[in-house]
Amino acid sequence: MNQPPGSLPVYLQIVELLVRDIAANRLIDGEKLPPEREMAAEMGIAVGTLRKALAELQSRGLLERVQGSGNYVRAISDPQSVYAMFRLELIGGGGLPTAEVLDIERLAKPSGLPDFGSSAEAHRIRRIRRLSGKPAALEEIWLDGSYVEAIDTNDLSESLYLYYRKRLGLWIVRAEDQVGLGKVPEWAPPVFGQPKGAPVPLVTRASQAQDGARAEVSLTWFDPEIARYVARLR
Amino acid sequence: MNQPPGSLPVYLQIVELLVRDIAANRLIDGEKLPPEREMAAEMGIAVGTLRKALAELQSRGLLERVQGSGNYVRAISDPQSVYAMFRLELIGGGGLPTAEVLDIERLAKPSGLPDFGSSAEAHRIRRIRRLSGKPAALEEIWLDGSYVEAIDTNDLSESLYLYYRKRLGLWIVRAEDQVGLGKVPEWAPPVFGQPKGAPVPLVTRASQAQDGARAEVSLTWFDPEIARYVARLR
DNA sequence: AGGAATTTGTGCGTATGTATC
DNA sequence: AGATACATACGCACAAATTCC
Repeated sequence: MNQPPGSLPVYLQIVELLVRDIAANRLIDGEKLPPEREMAAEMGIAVGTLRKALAELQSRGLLERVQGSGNYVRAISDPQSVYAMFRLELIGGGGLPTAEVLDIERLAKPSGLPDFGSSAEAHRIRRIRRLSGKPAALEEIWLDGSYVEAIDTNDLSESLYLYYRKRLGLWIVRAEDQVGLGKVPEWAPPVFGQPKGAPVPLVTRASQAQDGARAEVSLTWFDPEIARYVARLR
Repeated sequence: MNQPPGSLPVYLQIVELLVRDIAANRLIDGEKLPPEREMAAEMGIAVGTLRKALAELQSRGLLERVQGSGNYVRAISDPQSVYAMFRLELIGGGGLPTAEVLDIERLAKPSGLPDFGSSAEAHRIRRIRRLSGKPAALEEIWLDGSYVEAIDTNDLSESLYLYYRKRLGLWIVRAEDQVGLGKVPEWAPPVFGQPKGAPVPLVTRASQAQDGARAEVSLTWFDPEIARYVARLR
């Protein structure tokens, strides 16, 4: 199975294939997959390639692999659980999450957010988060304006919290999460997999700094398909 | 490099080797590793084996791998950040975390914990959490006694929250975390890498169920070395 | 109880693709 | 454009865990 240049690697194609099968309930929870060699032969690919795909699924929590026994689907079929159990950071389960800053603006605090900080203004940081290159969530972080006058995009290249600590002397010791449903925001870039206005899981977080002040508030909209993978961890 | 039976797989040995080098600052942040073929030849192993080790380091956030360029160390050298930035769930970044139940007992609620639930008793679940087989954290979860009379160890084999949802009709929609320092508990099994009484990062979490009630309180003690790897995520 | 068959895990070597320098 | 370096893919051999008879 050779591929035209520019297309997805074979092992990722297999991942997508199986993910769709699981999402569509063609592969149900607990189901045992055929032996790897058999599957590979059927798909016309090498065992090693299939194994790489299966390893990826395992890291997403969709599959349990037992030496000497087999590969078993582990997915929560009840879609309700998606909204109940996932947590923001658990998204790390699918690989190292990356954060790409879309834009930063200093604005008057909008109404509707929980109270935070002492300033009337705040920095709005919009980021797109990816898992293995695939857009997984959109983030809007509101950092109180009293900590710094302006934020440059380059400052955040590494890690937001690293920037907080190193540049602002600020770190988060407490956080409160609220899980719910939200609508895909207007400003969502076209890469995000959901149409604008569609309902998706939303986490609202109020973060408290080491001095006791509420320093920031963040909103995170998840691609529901991603949120599902995340759901079964823990 | 063949190995005596019972020893760690070669690729994990390499992981441990490099992790120690990074932790000890023999490999510093930003440093570029030699080419893979060269490293593999020097170590007397196959390139594929080395690559598996490097991929593991990448998934832990310790390494950045750039096609066509090289492998670069990415580690936070400042140990302070350990206590400032890690979060419980981020531990998922190093692979699928596993949870092994040590024991479960129904006890009178101890003082000193946040108020939760309606019963005077609670189930105390003690777990050890591992990353890639290595003990990473100890957990003590106190689930209010009103939800169920008794909990069997086998019930929790899969996932604690799966048990909550499937058996108890209970799920967590909100959680409040408190980050601080704690002492390694007396009951820590010998596998936990810190001497008893030593100060380690501690997360205290109060979890709120879908009906608004505080259903459980949990304490998590982290191996500080693990917490360090976790720190740079996000 | 025990051994054979099955199935996944590890490790090696090689060829080719693709991004970077 | 060429050289370098990582990414993908293939196939094979053996180890280790599980399952089955």
